[in-house]
Amino acid sequence: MARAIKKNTDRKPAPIRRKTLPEEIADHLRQMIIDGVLKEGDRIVETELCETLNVSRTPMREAIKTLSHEGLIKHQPNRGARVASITPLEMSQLFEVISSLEQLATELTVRTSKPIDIKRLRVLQDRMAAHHKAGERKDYFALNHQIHLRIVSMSKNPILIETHGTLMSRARHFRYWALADEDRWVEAMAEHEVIMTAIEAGDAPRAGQLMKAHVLRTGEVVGLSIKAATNAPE
Amino acid sequence: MARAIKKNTDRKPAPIRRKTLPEEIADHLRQMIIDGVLKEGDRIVETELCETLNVSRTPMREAIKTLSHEGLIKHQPNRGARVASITPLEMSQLFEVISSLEQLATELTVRTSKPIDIKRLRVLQDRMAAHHKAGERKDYFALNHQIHLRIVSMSKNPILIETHGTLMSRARHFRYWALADEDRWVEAMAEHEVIMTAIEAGDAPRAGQLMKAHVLRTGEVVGLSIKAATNAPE
DNA sequence: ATATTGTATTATGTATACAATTTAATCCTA
DNA sequence: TAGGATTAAATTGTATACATAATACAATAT
Repeated sequence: MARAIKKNTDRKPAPIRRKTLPEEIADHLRQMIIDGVLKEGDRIVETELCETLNVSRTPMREAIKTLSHEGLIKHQPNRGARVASITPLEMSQLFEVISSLEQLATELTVRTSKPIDIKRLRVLQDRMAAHHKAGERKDYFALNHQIHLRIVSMSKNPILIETHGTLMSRARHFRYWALADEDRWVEAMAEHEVIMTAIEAGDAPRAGQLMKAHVLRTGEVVGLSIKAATNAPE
Repeated sequence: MARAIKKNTDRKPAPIRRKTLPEEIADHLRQMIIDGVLKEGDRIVETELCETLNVSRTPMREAIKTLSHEGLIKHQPNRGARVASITPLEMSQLFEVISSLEQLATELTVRTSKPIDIKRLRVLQDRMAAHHKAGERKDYFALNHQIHLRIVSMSKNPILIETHGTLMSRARHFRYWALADEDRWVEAMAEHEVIMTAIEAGDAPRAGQLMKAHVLRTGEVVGLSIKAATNAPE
């Protein structure tokens, strides 16, 4: 009996340490928002969600507070929380900030990365290009997202990485809409290729500038998509 | 009577709405950290603080979670929270991100502000210069802080403003240290003057670049100060 | 019929009680 | 006496009960 407990410390540092309950709930809520189970503007009633996920109000409230800090839901004192709705303007403002962060990330990445890591980035880029050529939107999107994240993480600045992650989560599923337009997709792919070339050339300022412009443009397109969808609902 | 209600929208929206308890506690904790009542690395025991502030654990835990999201304290599951300690490296990484945000803010401010608001900024700048000339460190610092905040808020991008605020709070009292060195103070003052000139000239890219460099430099200096203080404690 | 006030219901905010986990202290055993 | 396990204390995590504020509804008056 006692031995079994001791094993705990013998093996790995923290293998059995699963996420905390509030974190798991927060993840679940995020997914519900991304999946559209909770649509924007929807009222969030604590007790309802508690029954659904079979937890008590205390950890649920913590999770709600987390999402609130992340900007995914808006919380009014004594008046409950709602899934945050986002206007085209807010979306473009959001991407304005993200573009600036990615510009910095790109510059840092170019200046500090080892050649081998740049090569790994190129592999992703080529795979993305293949998906584009094959017209595989979903796979392209996944790779695209992965590349952006990779570049940010290659900056090796934890605060930058974290801040970027938080802001990106606000864009949620809307990012998909950036590729709604075929022309924009072609354009975005071309931009990525130019960015990658600049990175490989070690031209940090240029790579940064290009990345900023690319993300900024993405934000505009997403904003327009939202506006179009809002004015002419499905 | 109905008119009276209508007036509501004419004047102010919600003037009487006071802060919530968790928010007040969070403010209090932040101040305790800034004031050094809670020093970095200090263990945070919920029940102790609850007695001190005379509140129950529930709102206290919410406040702690808020500070944790802001990065002012670090929270380990089941193991409690500690006031976050910050290394020189982290401080410079922090300012690296802040510098990027302020670069963006400055560009936006230059491009979107009305002349009258630029003039108001100049007033602050001149007052700061006066304090510098008079050797009034504390007043200079207050004005300096105010100018940076003003420029960020003049960007009119709420997400940028909020993100910047959160990151700045992590720098807390350490920012004071940026002026520990007399030479740096003179240097910083000169940088501010050049930045202001670029803003007035409407040169957004240049103003942005200068601001970025200025903040970046500040971060380095603060980092060095921390390092010096750490190696040779008072 | 409309508007206003009072009441009931519902949901959120706070406090407390209980459970689980970590940290320490104590008591063995080699 | 040192090492280690076991137990005790303290602290965090979770659930629930209570308090308070907001909303919905109904009744009354204008």
